[in-house]
Amino acid sequence: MAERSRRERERERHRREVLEAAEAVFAQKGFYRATVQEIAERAEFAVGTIYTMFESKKAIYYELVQMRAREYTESVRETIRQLTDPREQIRAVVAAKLKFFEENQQFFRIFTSATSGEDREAPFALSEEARKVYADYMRMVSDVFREGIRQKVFVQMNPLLLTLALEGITNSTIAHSIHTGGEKLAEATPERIERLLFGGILARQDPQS
Amino acid sequence: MAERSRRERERERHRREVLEAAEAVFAQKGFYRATVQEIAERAEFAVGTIYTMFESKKAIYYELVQMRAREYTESVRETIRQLTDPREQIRAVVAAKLKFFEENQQFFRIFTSATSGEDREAPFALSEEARKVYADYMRMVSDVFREGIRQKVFVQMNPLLLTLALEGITNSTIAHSIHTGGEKLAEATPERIERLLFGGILARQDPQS
DNA sequence: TTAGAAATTGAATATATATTCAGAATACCA
DNA sequence: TGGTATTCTGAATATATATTCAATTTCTAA
Repeated sequence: MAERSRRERERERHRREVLEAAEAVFAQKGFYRATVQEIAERAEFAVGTIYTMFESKKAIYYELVQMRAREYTESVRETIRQLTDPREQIRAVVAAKLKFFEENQQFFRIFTSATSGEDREAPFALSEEARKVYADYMRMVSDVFREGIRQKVFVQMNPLLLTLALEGITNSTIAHSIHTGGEKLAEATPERIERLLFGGILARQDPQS
Repeated sequence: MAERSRRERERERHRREVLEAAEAVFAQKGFYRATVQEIAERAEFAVGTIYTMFESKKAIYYELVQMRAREYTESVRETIRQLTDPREQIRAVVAAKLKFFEENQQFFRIFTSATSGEDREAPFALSEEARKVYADYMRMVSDVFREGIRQKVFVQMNPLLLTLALEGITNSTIAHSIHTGGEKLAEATPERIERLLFGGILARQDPQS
């Protein structure tokens, strides 16, 4: 009985090790150029062993995306839950997002190709499950905007569009940071993004005629 | 002589036909799931013929990306050149971008996976040439921001970050529009994006205490 | 200590598809 | 019209890699 459980724990641990190896390989090469061989080597298992843990290469990819998407969504949900002011909630979401992807740079690459537009990179469509998690996330953030609009804190505009703007700004910033050698994102950047997002790019009308 | 030229024109036309077929297939399936077979069928040539026009599948992809990237960059360059006020230039760039990608939705999908972050989807790196074109484009837009900042029209902030914000907002908006069945992007959207980008998401401080 | 169960292995298999190339079709010119 | 150059063709080849599975190793419990 205790035995049963130890084996199971081992098995779980091994699966997680494979998923982490896979994350590194997928992030670096994308789904198609990544080989099961390489994932196996990185996880220090033989190819055959991988196939006793996962149905297929696709299954690994799916499970990985789903796992991280869930972690991310949960972290944002928690962030929102702890605050009530919409403005502060958005602030916190930006910070949480930067933090999460700073800690999960590899996943960011997978994340963007998996969510941006459609999913040509993915084997075919994302799993229904992952799709739901993502939709959930978008709805969550949109709801904050909706409430903020109701309170007249945010501009009167389709909350989805505001969410898209938020996503767009943060994504391009994260991408750039990672691209140019991952700077300290979580530090100065949240303020800059907030400044832009909240105030826009126009200079305050002090100096202009 | 005139003969030589006719053959050459034919050849050019055929190449373009193949590139267009390839664009559709790559956009739909991404580089790896696209097959040369399918591109050939779509262009109404035999596989072998494709290989008399292009070195390889990769070469087709590269040439395609390069061609469109150049078109796009040129259209933006022209847009900027025709105006002098930075604020109007940015406005026009947004409009031009939306218009271009509304007319080239297929390419948008290729474009984002080719530029976002790195290029895991692409065979390996984008061609040096395409990379240059893209860097050029970013510099062009950054320069507008720089000038606007100098004129105190835009907020004092790293022009590159402003460009990233612009790119982020427009990309996520375009992606969403395409995703949800390509609405009339070029119409109402530029104004909304400008409103957001220029003014930010905070409501003007009229009603709030 | 050992029989059996479970986990691991990696060489062999299956499959998919990029690329080649010998020959067929076509265009051109004398 | 016939001969040559050019273009086109698609079956055959080459290659890469996902997946399988018989054999081996490791673990467990009596």
